[in-house]
Amino acid sequence: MKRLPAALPRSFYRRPVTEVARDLLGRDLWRRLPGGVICGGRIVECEAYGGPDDPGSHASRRTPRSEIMYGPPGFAYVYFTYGMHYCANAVSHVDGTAGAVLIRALEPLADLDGMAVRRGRAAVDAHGVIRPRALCSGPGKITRALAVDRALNGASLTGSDLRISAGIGPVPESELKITLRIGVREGANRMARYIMERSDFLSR
DNA sequence: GTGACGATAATCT
DNA sequence: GATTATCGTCACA
Repeated sequence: MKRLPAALPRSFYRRPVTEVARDLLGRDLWRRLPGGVICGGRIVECEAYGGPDDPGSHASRRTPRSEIMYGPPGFAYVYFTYGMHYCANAVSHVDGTAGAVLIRALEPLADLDGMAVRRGRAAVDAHGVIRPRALCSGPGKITRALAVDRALNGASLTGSDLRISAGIGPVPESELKITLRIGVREGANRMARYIMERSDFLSR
């Protein structure tokens, strides 16, 4: 079994959530599957979600589900939505607040074959050839490709089942762009979507 | 207990 | 671009 690159320290996540989101671009997300296989990719798109002062965030209300966003940073917040999709977040905030960064798209790096199998026919073309851009170009696609579900809710991002390493980040300002978040209702939206502008692996 | 809806994606046309 | 699959979470009763 392969050895994973060193995890970013927990202190990385103990900062304002927008700062962490910006810094997560170019970092690598790794997942060790139950069988030991390593899969993962480079973060090219993410969104910052704040605490009670952010009406578009799950943490705008403190409920059993959002409680983890109020807990210590550097852990995964995995939630289920639309009856079929999981989304993975990195709990990030300074002490005493709440927040998380939604991982929206990866450039796949490891175990593309396995990802394609887990993603199904949408990940291959008419000839059965893998389309790398279709593997992780959306939050639900990532969790499917990396086999992330609620069992990983609360898992450490510095562990061996789930980990974020330094990758090539931080990315220079010239390669980075900030836009409105996606899928957040009108009136609650913010400029908090961070993308590596030239990446071929962004969502939508 | 019940009902509305969502930080989406795949499959159509 | 439009439709729909599909169910946990939350608010309210």
